[in-house]
Amino acid sequence: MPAAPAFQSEFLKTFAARGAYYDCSAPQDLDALFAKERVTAYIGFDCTADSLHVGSLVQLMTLRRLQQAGHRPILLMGGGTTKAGDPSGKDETRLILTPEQIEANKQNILGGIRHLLKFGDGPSDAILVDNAEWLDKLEYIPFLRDVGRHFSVNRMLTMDSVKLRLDRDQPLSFLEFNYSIMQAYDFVELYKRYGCKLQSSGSDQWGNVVSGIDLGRRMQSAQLFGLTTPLITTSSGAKMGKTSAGAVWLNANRVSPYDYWQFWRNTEDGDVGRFLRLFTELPEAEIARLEKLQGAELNDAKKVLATEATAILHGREAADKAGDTARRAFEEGASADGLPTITATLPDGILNLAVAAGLAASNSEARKLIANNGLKLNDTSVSDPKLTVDASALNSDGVLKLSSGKKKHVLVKPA
RNA sequence: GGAGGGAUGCCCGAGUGGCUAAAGGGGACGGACUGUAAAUCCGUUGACUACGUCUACGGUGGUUCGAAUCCACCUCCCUCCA
Repeated sequence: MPAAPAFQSEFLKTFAARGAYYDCSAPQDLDALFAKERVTAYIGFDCTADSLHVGSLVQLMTLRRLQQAGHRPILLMGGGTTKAGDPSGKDETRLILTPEQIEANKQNILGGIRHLLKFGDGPSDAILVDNAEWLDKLEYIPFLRDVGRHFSVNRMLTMDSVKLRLDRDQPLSFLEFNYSIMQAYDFVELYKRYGCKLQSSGSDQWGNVVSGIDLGRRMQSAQLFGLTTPLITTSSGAKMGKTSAGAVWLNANRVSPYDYWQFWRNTEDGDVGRFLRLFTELPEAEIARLEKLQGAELNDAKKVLATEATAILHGREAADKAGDTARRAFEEGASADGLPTITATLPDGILNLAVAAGLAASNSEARKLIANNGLKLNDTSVSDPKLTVDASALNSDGVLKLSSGKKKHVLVKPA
């Protein structure tokens, strides 16, 4: 990772201090631009799913910080590119989504991040743009003449993304080859429409970003900029944001605020300081204090991280509630309300309940969980898979608690 | 258009007629140790009305007492040549 230059502008100074800086196309010029004017900047997101996940969080935080520094963030949704179907996933041909699905995805994504960014018409309000607006209308020959002529195949062949494939004798479709052209074109289009001069992205998109900058110079004689963030991995090397249940989604209907809080609470020791800088807005002095905590005390720092990160995504109230629920569930062993809750008709077999609660995918899995001594009913291990649970298991609040392992708890309410 | 190669469980990947619900690895889950961490060790990892039954090695048929393994056709993917 290149060392971050000493920036003068508020935004870049913060950006670098928070560990979000990886590389920049023209650091001095961009710094000057930030110091001089309100900058419009964009980051592109795929809209194949109805929610973004934690993997996009560094980018979203970049937009948030831009906004806080008084600049204008653009959230570019790849509605157009999604229609073509991104082939880069290698084997499985991705299903091509209908325009209706894409539209629904966009709205859901937007809803999921409403605490993170303020959208609107104000000078530094975020705007949502869909590249289908222009990509859909492209005509092949005019596009080739106006845009295609600026791309040298010779140079495209040297781009890492392409070169790697060719070196390994892996296939690269023409569509895929064109992806970077479309992405480059997005940048120019956003410059024309919104005066957008900066594209931010993960470091893996560097080639595409540079193509856009190049195209801007050729077509518009404009100086555009690229700013990338590092790829975030956990200190043990895993890609961040994957857990048992799959991706850690940002939308509350996919991953509840409580589970989201838990995700951050379970951060590895070595990542606490780094994540506090990247994913919260606590002052540096506070972070410096927290990351120095040793041993079990570091857990306090993780709780702060969890609450702060959850507050940014779901709001302060939801974050505090999640923290409180966790405290009661883990530290007092209570079946705190606020835990994920299901309703069921009692009496019912323990296997059915475990499956209904999402603690096991099938009866077989539930049996195995019991065989491994991992399923608990009201904090007591269940040993008999044929156990029938009736109303006598309910506690004074009229619920019972089922747990898989030490961390996953679900409340069951009688229907 | 021609010639080859391939498709195995969540993923990678062995397996070329019975010993195969399918080696090994990864991942995941549970247990132990801990601090709701990491590392390590142990166990589990197709389903079900569960010492049994059913379903499974791209699809459909066939050969055989018996097929992931052999044959035919089909689908998809890849490589090379033109």
